[in-house]
Amino acid sequence: MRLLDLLGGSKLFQGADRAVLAEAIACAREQRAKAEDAVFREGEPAEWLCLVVTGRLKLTQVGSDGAEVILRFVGPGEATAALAVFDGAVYPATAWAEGGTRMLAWSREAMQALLRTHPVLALNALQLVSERLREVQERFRELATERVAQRIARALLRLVRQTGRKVEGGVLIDMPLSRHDLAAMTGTTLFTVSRVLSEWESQGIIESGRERVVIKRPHGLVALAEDLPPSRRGAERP
Amino acid sequence: MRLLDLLGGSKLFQGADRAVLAEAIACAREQRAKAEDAVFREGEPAEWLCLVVTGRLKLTQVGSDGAEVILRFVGPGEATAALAVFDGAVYPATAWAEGGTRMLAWSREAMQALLRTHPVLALNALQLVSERLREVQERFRELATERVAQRIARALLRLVRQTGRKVEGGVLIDMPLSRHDLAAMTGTTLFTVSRVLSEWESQGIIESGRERVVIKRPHGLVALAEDLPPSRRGAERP
DNA sequence: CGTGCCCTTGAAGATCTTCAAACGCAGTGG
DNA sequence: CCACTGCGTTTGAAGATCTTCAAGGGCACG
Repeated sequence: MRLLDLLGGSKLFQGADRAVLAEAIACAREQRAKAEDAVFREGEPAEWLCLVVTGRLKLTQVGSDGAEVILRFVGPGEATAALAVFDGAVYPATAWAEGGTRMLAWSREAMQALLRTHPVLALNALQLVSERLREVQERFRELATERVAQRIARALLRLVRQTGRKVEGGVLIDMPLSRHDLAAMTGTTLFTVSRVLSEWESQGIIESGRERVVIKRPHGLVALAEDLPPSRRGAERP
Repeated sequence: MRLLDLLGGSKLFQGADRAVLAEAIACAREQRAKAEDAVFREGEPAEWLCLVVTGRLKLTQVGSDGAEVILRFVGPGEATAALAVFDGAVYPATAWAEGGTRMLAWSREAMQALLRTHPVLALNALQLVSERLREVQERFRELATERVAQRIARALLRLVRQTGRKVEGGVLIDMPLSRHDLAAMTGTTLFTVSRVLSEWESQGIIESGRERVVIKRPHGLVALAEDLPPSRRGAERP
């Protein structure tokens, strides 16, 4: 059964007995979404924890003025809305399906019952949320201290790790990725992203087209992410 | 016993039996830090989960160039390094004691044993970390979409909620708070903070001095936090 | 073949940083 | 008691970075 394997390989269920996995699958609901569907929306009461089976979700928040921020992408085997189900509040983001997406979903009650019955799952969940927290804090620091080009470099490197695929001449980020998306991930505008990518393209670091980026010299990007002329905000603590 | 009450009132231990609290205290280590001490440092292997008894910790990260970012302050009854102990990696931040600080500390092994033995604690921890994640995502969005004055207003309002104390003429933020601190919390420079606060002081919204801020018209700050001329980064999704 | 979306580029200008200089308060030591 | 010194703060001026707005190009898709 493919679902069993997917669950067993997910961070939420890893290390659990097959019986537990079966039990989890039994009380899950299968769910499908078409491209551009919102699986759940920021601010709604959080009712379902989703685990992506195939496809991908894009998690976004909107500012009061309508500006969009992309928190992250959720791929196969990854869970989302964990936070919301565990602290019992509202969804902190909107989840957009990118292309057709299949998911398993657990109601808050079902998931809490699972966690209570199988402590290993609670510890897994704890680890999962902790890792997410660590990553967001990292990005918070970047946003607070680094400049745009540096942040874009880091965003691309993260995407390479998530969805990178070897092609001739470099590594392709294997998903539709617009300038607007990159801007919403890095707290800038699509215009600035466009300028930065154009510059890098002229330097042979990347090659890009419509919703498509290929990294030709990854180590060049790494250098940009780490060595770029710093904006020394705040003072040192000598 | 005062420790019992503190634990019972903390988010990590709330709802636990008195026997569990006693067990937890029994396997905790008491720890003290003087002003300016680092209780733990970013990047060190995470070994101890700390719960502040009296005093306060300041959690900071540093960028590669030495710029300081303040993640948050940890007051009595609050825990920190939860993340690090649960995902088993390194401390993601440095914890500075502000004034003399007393803490209870659990080793990773002790805490994991507690969590395994008492599922209610694991669920509490999950809720705790989830709330932290929610808050950091919120601040990430602010940093990505709002301008400096707006972010400073929000930071002050958060501090009021944490340490606000009524005084004649307004609400005092009851801790030493420099312009540099505010800058490190909001991703800007101490110069910009100084200018913004001067402006607000001339408008009668706040009253400030050396490492001291009194909010005279909180609703004025709220208005600034929510209505300020937006920087419409990113495009709308119509 | 048109239409919509994504992307590019230029120019103007707002916001914020950077640097320099100086003020004022608090604690220290003569 | 007073000057000295350190540190947090203020303010001005210059300028870098990034946004905003406008105009147009190009590719994909219907």
